[in-house]
Amino acid sequence: MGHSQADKIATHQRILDIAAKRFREHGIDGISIADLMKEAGLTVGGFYKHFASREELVAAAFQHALEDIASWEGTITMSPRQAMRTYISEAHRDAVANGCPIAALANDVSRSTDETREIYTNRVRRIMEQISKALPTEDSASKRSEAALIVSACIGAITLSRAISDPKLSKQVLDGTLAKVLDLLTTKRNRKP
Amino acid sequence: MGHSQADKIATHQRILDIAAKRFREHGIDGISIADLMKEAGLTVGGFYKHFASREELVAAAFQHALEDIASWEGTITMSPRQAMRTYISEAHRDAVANGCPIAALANDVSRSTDETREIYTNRVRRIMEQISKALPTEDSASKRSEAALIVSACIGAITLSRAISDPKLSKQVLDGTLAKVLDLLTTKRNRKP
DNA sequence: TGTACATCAGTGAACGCGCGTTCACTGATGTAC
DNA sequence: TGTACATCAGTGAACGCGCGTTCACTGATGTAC
Repeated sequence: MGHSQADKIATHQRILDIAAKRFREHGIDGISIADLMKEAGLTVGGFYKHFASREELVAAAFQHALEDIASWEGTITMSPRQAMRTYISEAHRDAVANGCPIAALANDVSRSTDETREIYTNRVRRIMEQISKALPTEDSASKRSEAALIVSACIGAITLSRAISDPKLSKQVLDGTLAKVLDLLTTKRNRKP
Repeated sequence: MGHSQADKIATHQRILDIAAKRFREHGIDGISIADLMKEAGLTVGGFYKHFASREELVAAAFQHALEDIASWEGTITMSPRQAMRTYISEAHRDAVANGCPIAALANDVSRSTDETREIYTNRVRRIMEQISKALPTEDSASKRSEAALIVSACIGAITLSRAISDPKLSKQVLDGTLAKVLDLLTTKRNRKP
C-alpha cells in the first residue's frame, strides 16, 4: 500500500468505479462516503485527497458511468439485432451495478446539474444516431422516429422489468418489447398504410 | 383549524397528497418530514399522529400515488390514441409532480419493499391488459408483445425526455415515439413478413 | 550509492448539521351528566 | 341547553444518530546534495 503517484491514480479510478456502480444500484443517496471508501479499502479522510466534495464525486461518477462502456463494448462490435438481445435481457435487468447507466441513472440525472444532463444528453444523441444508421428504413424522418421508439423501448423495458416483482410479467415485458424491436430492425416500413 | 375527526382525515389525505407529489418530483430522499409537514401547514411532531414512521409514509405514499389517477382519469374515457397523445407529451414531461407515478417512481420502486413492488406490478399488469384490448391486432401473442412494447416505450420516452437537457432532442424522443406508437394502434400487424 | 528532507496519500478522531423520532404540553372536540 | 371532563390532533423544543467535512498526524515516496 504505497503512496506513489501511480497508486493515487489507481485509487482515484477505484473510487470512481465503485461510486459509479453503487449509484446505479442504490441511487445517489444510497451510499455514504464512509462506505464507499471502506469498499475501496481506505478510510473516510482520504476521500478529500481525491474530490473536493461529495457533489464533485457525484458529477465525476455520473460521467464515469456514462463513459464506462466496458460492459457494453461488446455490443458495439455486435450486430444491432444481437445488441438488442443483450440489452433487453434478464441478464442486463439483474446486473444493475454494471448495467446501462442511461437506464439506471435517468431519474437521478433529471434532477441533476446542467453539466451532468448535457453529458447524458450527448450520450443519448449518439446512441440514437447509431440506431438510426442500423435501421433498414430508408426515409430519414421515419428513421428518426423509429430510433426514438427503440431507445424509449429499451430504457422503458429495463426500467419496468426491474421494478416489477412478478418474474413472469417482468420477462413478458422484456420478451415482448424485444420481439417488436427486432421486428423494426428487420422490416422496412417506409410507406404509411 | 379544528381537531375534529373530519379534520384529521383531511390532514391525513393532505400529507399523502403532498408526499406523493414530492416523491415523484424529488425522489424518496428528496424531501424531509419537516418540509412535508410545513407544506401541509403543520409542524413536525404532528406527523406521528398519522404515520408510525417515515418508512410507513413512503409505503402509503407510493400506494397513494399509484391509486391517484385524478390527473389521468381523463385518459380512461379517451380513445387509446388520444390517451397516448396525452401521455407522451411535453405537458406530461413537465408535470412530474402530478405525472404518471409508474414512470416517475420506477427506479425507487425497484429498490423498495415487496409490498410496494406488488402494488406497482398489479398496476402495470392492468394497464398492459387495457392496452392489449385497444390493439387492432388479432393474434393474442402479438397483442401481448405489442402491449409490452407500448408500455415500455411510454415509460422510456417520458423518463428519457425528462433527463435530456436539449429541448429539441427531448421533443424528438417524445414525438418520434408517439408517432410509432400511434402506428401500432392503427395498423394491423398479424403476419410476420 | 547513501543520507537528509520535503511532499503528500492516507489515517482516524472530532465537529457540526440535518433529519427522524420522542415527549411534555396545549387547547379544541365531543361526550357524560 | 349548559357544565365538567376525557380525548387526542397538533405544537415545538430536545435528543440521538448518521453523514459530510475538517484537521493534526503518520509514514512512504522521491528529490537534492
